[in-house]
Formats: sequence, structure tokens, C-alpha cells
Amino acid sequence: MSAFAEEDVVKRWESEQASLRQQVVEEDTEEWQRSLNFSGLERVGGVDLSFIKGDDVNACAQLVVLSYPDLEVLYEDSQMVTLTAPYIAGFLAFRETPCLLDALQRLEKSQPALLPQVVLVDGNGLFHYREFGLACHLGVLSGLPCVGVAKNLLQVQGVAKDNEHQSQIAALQKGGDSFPLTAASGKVLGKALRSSDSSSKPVYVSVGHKISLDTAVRLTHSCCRYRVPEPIRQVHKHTHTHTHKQTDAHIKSL
DNA sequence: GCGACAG
DNA sequence: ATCTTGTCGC
Repeated sequence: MSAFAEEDVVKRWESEQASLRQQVVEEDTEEWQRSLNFSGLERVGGVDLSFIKGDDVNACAQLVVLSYPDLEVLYEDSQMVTLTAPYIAGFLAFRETPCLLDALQRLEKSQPALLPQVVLVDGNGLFHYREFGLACHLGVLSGLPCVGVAKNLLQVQGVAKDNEHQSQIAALQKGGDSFPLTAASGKVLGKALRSSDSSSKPVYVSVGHKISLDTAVRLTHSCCRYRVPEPIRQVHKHTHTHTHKQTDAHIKSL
């Protein structure tokens, strides 16, 4: 895509983000979210795309639904997809949301009783250049509560990976400890969470839709057996095996 | 010129 | 995202 065409696309995407941003609900809306032990929560979803080395157009879109609190796989769906939108930092959602929505809609149509009550998304929610990352985008378009969980710190709105940040990380003693990610405006956009006792590198949690930040952090921690929360860890596993299965089938057919 | 740039 | 096995350490 030419630089001019990309500039044009970015302008349209920015205004679409600004418009959808208005619809984000940053508070708890569900009964189970108010409960101390999330009683009433039975299904947590995870979504992800995976790619093969030289190919950034064909991907495997995956949705898993885990039981809560046992975190056992109840449902999984894999679908090879062809992506049309390019990856542009800050606009990940335009690339990934359509096929993730498709996966949720397939489930809603075939087994609505298995729809997740909340979805953990690999990426950011409000912790984003324009406070509208992938988790918000998927949340608003699906209507489901969503949480953004990023594995790396996005340096945005004055939040930096500086010495202060490093020392805050060092101060996280045990799983569940966290500190806020505060924008230059003073707004808390997310939290860095030590997700388990055994991992010193935090994950970055932010509100996607229909959940408060504190609930999002508490939920994320309660889904962690290892550093990456189980719904996302499981969905990664499945996407990889399926991508490689498809690759093998493709190679065999040649 | 250099660093940053979710997945 | 993806390229990549074993290895050192708690």
C-alpha cells in the first residue's frame, strides 16, 4: 500500500475509533463482577490470531471458551482466514476484529449456551493511543465484556518504560500485585499486573468493555496458572497446532 | 540519526 | 505475529 493510501486509511480509522470510543462502558455491568469470588461466572473466552512465517495475509483465527473457575476447555473453534487490512500500530483491531467477531457469531448460532461471559483479548483495551484498542473494539462490536491483556508495554500518553517504571516492576512482590499506568492527563489507563508468583515480568491489563479496571485485573489474575492467563495461553496453543496442521495439509497437496 | 511501534 | 533448542537457574 502506498504512503498516500495508508494515510487516507488511517484518517478514516481514526474517526471510526473516535466514534466507537463513545460506546465503551468502563464500569462493571454484570452480577458476577460484583462478587468477591466471581460466583455466577462460568465461562471465560480467549481469542487470538496466529500466522505462518512468510505470510501475513493468511492466518488462523481461534476462539476458546474455558470453564470458570476450573479453566478447562469447553469449546474451541479454528478457522483459516484471509486478512485484508494491514497491521498498523494503533489500528490492530481493524485487522483482527472481523474474524474474531465471526468466531463469536458462529458460536452464538451453534451453541449459544456456551457463549463466554467475558473475553480475554491478546492486546490492549483503553491502554491505547486513543483509548480504543482491540479489546474495546471487539467489546463494543460484540456487546460482550472484554479485557485487554498485553504482554508488552505500549508507550503511550506519557507512559514510558523508564527507570521509574522498572522500579515499580521490581516492587511487585507476588502474584496479584499491580501498579497503575497513568496517562499524562492523570487518567489511569490500565495496570501492570504480576500475574503469578513465578514470573517477574508483568502483563498489562486494561478495560475493554463492560468491566471496571479493578475487576479486570482481579479476573485476569484469577485466570493465571502461569504468566499468560489461561484463556489466552490455551488459544495460543490451539492456533499454533491448527496453523501448522493447515500448513502441512497445504504442503502435502502440492 | 535514534528509539518506538499491541499483534 | 514469525524465525528457534537447549540450557542455566530457582
